Amino acid sequence: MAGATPFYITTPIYYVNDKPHIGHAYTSLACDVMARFKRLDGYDVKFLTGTDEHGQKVEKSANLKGIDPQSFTDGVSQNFRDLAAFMGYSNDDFIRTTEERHKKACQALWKKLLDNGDIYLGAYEGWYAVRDEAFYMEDETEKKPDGTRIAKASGAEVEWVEEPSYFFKLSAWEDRLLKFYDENPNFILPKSRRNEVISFVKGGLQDLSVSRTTFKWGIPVPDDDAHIMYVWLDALTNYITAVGYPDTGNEGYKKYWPADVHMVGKDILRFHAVYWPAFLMAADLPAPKRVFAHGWWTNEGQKISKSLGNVIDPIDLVNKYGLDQVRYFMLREVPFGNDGDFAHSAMVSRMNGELANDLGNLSQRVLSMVVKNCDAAVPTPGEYSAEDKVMLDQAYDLLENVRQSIDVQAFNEAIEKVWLVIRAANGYVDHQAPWKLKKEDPARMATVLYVLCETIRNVALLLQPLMPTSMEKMLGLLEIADGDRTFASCGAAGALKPGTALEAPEGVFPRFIDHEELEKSYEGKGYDGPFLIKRALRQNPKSKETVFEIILSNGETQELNSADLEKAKEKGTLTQV
RNA sequence: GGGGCAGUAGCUCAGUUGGUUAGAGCCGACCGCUCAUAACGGUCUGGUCGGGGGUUCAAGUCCCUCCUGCCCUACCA
Repeated sequence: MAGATPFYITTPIYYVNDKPHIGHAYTSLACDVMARFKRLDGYDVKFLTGTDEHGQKVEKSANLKGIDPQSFTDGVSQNFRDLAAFMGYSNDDFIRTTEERHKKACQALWKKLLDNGDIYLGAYEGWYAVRDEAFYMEDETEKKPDGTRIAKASGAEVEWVEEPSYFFKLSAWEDRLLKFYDENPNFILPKSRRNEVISFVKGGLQDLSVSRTTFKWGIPVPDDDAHIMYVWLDALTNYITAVGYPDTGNEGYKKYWPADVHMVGKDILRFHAVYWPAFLMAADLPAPKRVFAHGWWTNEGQKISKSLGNVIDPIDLVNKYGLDQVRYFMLREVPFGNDGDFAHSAMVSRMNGELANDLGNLSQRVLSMVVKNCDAAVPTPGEYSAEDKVMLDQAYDLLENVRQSIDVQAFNEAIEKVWLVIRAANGYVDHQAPWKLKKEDPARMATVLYVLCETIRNVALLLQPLMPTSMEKMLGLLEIADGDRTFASCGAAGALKPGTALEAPEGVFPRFIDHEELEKSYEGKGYDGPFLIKRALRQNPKSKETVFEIILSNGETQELNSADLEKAKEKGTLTQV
């Protein structure tokens, strides 16, 4: 891919002391969709994710388990690799802060900062609560009558401690940071987050403690073994480690740095939008082009927390609803950047209403007609009518429209644009009524079905980044060759070849039926009958009537809808099996 | 305390630099269609654009004020 524009996107490195949850899955998903989109759009993409494996908590967890920290992190880091594979993420690299390449990069960066006079040795002092393992600001503590001092938040006793520590001269970077934000208005997105950061920086910056002597599990400070690097200088550096720093002359670095997007949760925005560009500028390195801070999920309207026990495991979600369905939902439901709510009803409504009914059924109805009425091959179009052109233009304009949204991480907007075309296509089918044209004007029918196939092709191409598995299937139904699935094939350039043989279509997006819930609702009514409800087959979305598959006492299976089931019950003709 | 964001139909949200009858999706009601995954299309119901005041020929869209909710206000990943 010589000459392709590079595109470098990163997730934060995830702290291994946590179990992977929906937040991790969400950040990485957004990156994955961007990465896949850019690849299909002809970019030379590097998509990086990884794990943050140093720190006191990790050291302690390892001690508790009676194993060395390295073995411990080897194990827990794997959880994050497994999640990435499970979710279908297409990361090109997976970095671990315990790798040798990272140690080299951090120490090189440290030396550079030291040489440039931005790191100095001082003392880290403050009110430390042993119980909380945390430092508190003066105003976060209060003096009790007996003379002891406690932390207001936890009530834990604090003591004044001083330990030698290296500091980064963050205070010296205030003006240069503000100038940087001013000159790069899209460096921090969304806009409201940018405002927060700017107001934070304007409020004045203190120097940052960047080393510790109280524990060992970290990268040693060069020429001072008593210290290890602390948190952010270690963690953030991963983004340049992965492109080969400190060898700034190597291919990877030259090509990919500065990164195009650092995707982060809103909780760690400041570190990425303030500390990180300051570190880089201090080391004479260019700052990344964008930091995007996304929001958090709630669970059925409730804040997610370990203590509430309502943590969402992405693996459970995927097992319940399907991978592409979950990927779709997370980026469709919420304007990216806002907080969102994960509700079962919303999930089902999206996957049934939009995936099964709008898109899945569109491809199913169109391809069925093609296979049945066009000799099982892509039909040959005739002259296009005005309506045909309108439909086709919408499909062909999609790439440019979607691209604009994706470039600013407006995923839900991009999806909405695709769905506009899908809805238009369903309307077009009804207006053109190819099932009538079959008898009246078969040539016209062929044209209409061709236009529809083209529309589906373009929609499916553009949805590949979001739902790779399903769209692979859909493009397969159209017999699109692997080499014709990039965005270079969008529009007329990759138009379907009439005569291409097609197989009978299979459903791409099944409807979600909550079997357990439905069956329970009947059991709950105390229903007795000479049959067992084997399973709920489907539900009529209009009448809310459910059709069950039942097993009669003679072993026969039958379908019975809920209205008849109620009648049978009223008649009292049914007895317990 | 300081700062930011938001408050638009039952629900979730769009609404460019102020300009004609405020939009979409979902939900609900009705009609149509029968190719399709009991799917699709169309019509309709539904809004004092948080309250009040102001600027203007004209404000959801600018100013002031009040109310409500969320977020930021440094070393935790």
